[in-house]
Amino acid sequence: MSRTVIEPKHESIASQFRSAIRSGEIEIGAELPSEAALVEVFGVARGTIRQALATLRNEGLIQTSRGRRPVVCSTPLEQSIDDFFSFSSWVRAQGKVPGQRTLEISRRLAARGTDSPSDLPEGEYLVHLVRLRLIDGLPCMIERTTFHDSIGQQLLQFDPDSGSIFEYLIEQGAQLDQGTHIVDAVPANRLDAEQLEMEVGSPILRVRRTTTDASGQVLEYSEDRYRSDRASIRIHNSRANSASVSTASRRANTFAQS
Amino acid sequence: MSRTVIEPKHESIASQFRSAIRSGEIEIGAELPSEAALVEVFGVARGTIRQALATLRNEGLIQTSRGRRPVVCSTPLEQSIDDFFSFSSWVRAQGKVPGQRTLEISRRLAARGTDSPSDLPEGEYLVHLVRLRLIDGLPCMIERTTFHDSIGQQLLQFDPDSGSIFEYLIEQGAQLDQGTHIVDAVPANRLDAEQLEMEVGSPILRVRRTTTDASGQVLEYSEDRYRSDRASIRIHNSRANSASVSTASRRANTFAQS
DNA sequence: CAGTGGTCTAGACCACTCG
DNA sequence: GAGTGGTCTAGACCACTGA
Repeated sequence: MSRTVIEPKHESIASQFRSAIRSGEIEIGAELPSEAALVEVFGVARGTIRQALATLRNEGLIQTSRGRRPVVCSTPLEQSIDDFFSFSSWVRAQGKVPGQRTLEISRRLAARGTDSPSDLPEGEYLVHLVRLRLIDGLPCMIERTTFHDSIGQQLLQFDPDSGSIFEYLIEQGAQLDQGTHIVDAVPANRLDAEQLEMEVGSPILRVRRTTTDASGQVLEYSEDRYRSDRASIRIHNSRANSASVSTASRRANTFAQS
Repeated sequence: MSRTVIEPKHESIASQFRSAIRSGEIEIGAELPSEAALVEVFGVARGTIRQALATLRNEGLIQTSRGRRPVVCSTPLEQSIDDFFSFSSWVRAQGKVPGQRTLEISRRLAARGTDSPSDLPEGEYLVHLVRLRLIDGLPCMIERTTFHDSIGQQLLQFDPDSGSIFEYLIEQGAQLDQGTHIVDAVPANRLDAEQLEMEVGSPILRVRRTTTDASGQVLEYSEDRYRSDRASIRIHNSRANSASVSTASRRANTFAQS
């Protein structure tokens, strides 16, 4: 059962540089060897080296341009896209301990006029889940999630108090591929105030998420309400040249909209 | 002076598909021709075709995998990273009219303990600018920006009431390469309430931005305070295979952090 | 099984950077 | 002008998909 798939050469080369850069072994601003030199060192064709460099460039780790050697960029931080979908993953990435308390779970027929999003199907069963999420034991966020039944079914075999639903679903093979998040600020309602231990009307950072599979089918809708003094969202973007070839690294687009 | 640089074949091919997909000429979910077929059609080597497809994949327009033809993804929307830096660009992308009213502009010595960020240098001149930003004439956001003097100098020749500082600076050749945005929710203060025509304590969506050049030098710090019912932030991300080669398209990383 | 994309090689020419 | 990355070609083998 050793899941070791053969790793392509270009990915192997890329990951060597990736960790060397992230560990600081290669300093920011330093130049990488020329492609020709790398061809010698690794004993591969130039195309393979270029594939590896393209991956790094695509990840924002290096910059390249004609006539100049590749240069290590200022740190783009190491952070997984998963962190944006999974509260647990996100909190752990901060070196803190995620927690949760389930407030409500139900499976019911989708109905018009509920607070469920228009994109989830009507006339089908939906699974609703409301959880209070904690960081190091402190109430931080209230999460209201609605799952498409195909996913909701799998949830019945999962204890929502035990950890990350997102990670569980991925393990189960769910195709959670794309997400759209809308972020705004709203006043705290009574439930927020009660559970998050704050005053009614205080600012809440609200993140509404729609998750779809690759084909665009909506699988999950979520509304997360954060106690704003205990969480914020960080977005990093750069104008680095796009590039790279292949490998299953993750990608993200960011933009603002009214 | 015709700035027409020769366009690489792979980019030319990529842009043909890009516009065909965005215009809907090629439908979502449709398959693209096989690489072999494209080699015939365009009369180029397979590597060039793969380069073009890699660009599209990297932009989230298509998905590829072994044994299957490339598939057009569900729309990732057309939106520029510029929109995330430039209020004007952002508003115009919505088909609305951006506006601004300068509340304050000053150039003074950086001092410890001011509200300026720790990353901007002390003991140098900084240019401060406070503007009220409007959408279709309605107050929407208050923007407090602090510029590094190298950029602030150029600002003295710019009328801040006339439009987009960001676009002006880019035109002037400023190297605004990377941005980190921190988003949270805070109560409106007196200035917010006055200018944005809302009540003190109502939720404000706050975006704090630090912009640096490629080397990491901080060039600008900005705090934008949005009237939350008139603006929100939308973030789209996908797990599409990273990939592509070359071309100066833009890239963005997104992640959440405490 | 045939078709298809992922990986890799080997060699070429060009545009740009820098000493 | 030497070094370097960007572009392109031609051909090869493998892994996976689907009929």
